[in-house]
Amino acid sequence: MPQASETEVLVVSSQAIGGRLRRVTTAGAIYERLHANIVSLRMPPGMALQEKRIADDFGVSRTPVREALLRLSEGGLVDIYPQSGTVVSRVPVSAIPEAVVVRKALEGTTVEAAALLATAADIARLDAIIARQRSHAATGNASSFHEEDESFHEAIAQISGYPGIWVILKTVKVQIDRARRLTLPVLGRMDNVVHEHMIIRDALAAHDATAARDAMIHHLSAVIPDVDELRSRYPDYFC
Amino acid sequence: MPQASETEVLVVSSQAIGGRLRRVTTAGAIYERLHANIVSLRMPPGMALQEKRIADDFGVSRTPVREALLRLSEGGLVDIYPQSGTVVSRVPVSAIPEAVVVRKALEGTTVEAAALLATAADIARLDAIIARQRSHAATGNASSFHEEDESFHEAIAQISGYPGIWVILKTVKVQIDRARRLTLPVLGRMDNVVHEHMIIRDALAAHDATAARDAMIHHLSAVIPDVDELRSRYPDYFC
DNA sequence: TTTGGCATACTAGTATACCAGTTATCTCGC
DNA sequence: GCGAGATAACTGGTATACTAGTATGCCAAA
Repeated sequence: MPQASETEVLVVSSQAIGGRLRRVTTAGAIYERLHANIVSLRMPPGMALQEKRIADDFGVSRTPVREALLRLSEGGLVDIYPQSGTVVSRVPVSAIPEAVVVRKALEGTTVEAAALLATAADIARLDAIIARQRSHAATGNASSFHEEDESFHEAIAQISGYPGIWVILKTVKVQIDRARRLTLPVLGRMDNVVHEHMIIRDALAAHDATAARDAMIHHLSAVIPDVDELRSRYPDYFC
Repeated sequence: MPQASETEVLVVSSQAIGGRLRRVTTAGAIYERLHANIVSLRMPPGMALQEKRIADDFGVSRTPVREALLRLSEGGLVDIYPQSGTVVSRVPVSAIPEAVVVRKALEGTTVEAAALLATAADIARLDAIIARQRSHAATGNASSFHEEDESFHEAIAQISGYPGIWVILKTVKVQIDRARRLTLPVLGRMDNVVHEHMIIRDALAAHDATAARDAMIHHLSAVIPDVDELRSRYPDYFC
């Protein structure tokens, strides 16, 4: 019960957004916190949530909590049953193959475009990410590894000149990622990911769009979690 | 000022969702209403909105209005400036080429899959949509024409077995559609759309995935609005 | 006449109170 | 002992009240 002992102070600071100074709202901060907890499985699928309870834990009123939960429900991370209850959503197994298809279509596109546009500085940025990822793999730090994995794919989207596509991908990836969290600790898988990233990086550096797309699609095929196996191991987490 | 004289009664009925009876919430009803008004340009880009005003017009409190506006802001249809104001978002011109790229990638994928799976019944459904669309084109009913256009693309997503992709496409399409609303009355364009849809339909009926994809991508290229021209004609609507 | 600062009138963000369903439990009748 | 119905305790949905930022316009001083 992660939220049981939180009672944490929400530090709400300021942040520049699009040249306009925009205060980080309480609702936004709570959204970020809950989002992170759900993706990391600290709040596992099926966990019951209550607006009142969360509000008390964070020391705020129900209103911003409610807004955060509404946003999460749009992203499919929580299910709200009116007048009944709110739960962390089970991972919809049927959505996972579809999410992989979307990733292949969109990331195939971005990586092709990126291959044509990548500069030396871009490649250096990817190298830095891969280096950090390799060290996290060596120390078995799955959490940091995941963060750098996100960075790698996001960087490619930015290089491609289609940063908006990354926004879409983030919401699509999230269900895959929850399943992956259960399976990634498999020995050697992290090393494979690093290797696949390097192949993509090389294709980008060579400005070979076709090779880049092939490498990306192969990579995305390799990270499909074995849903059937997971489902039998964690029956409560899927639906 | 569409909302000036509305003061309309919100009829909140019930609706079955996923086998679970779920009351249509006030917030959801208001979201639908505002969404339709924005996409149809009855609420034009740049129009100032006020939670209080909308709440009074609909005869409800600010809370559900606020929730609706938050959802709209996530979809990029309104911009909320904290403590300052809320406006119907200008169409971000930079996002339009990106949206077209996303459509090509995703609809290219769905139409390929649909070509392999389409049944005779599916083709008949498409024929019915095309027939209705042709009659709307003949009478110049742009609004109904648009609705059937949506139906056509949605039907293909469903045939492909990837209904979730349509959900993504809807949010991506919306900015393109707002621009298209300004340009579609161009004579003959609607007839061309019908013709392009027929080519796609034929490819699906022939189970020719490659031809279907080519036809779809050609179709999506043809519906790109001429942003530069629109921008000079409606400077306030874009940013 | 221009410009700086301040008062004021707005906005959205948050807190609280109330309402209407849902669900689980407990009791009563069989 | 067991099942059906009443009921009480809980949920999220909505309304209202309050807080705190932001923009604007006025007035005074240069």
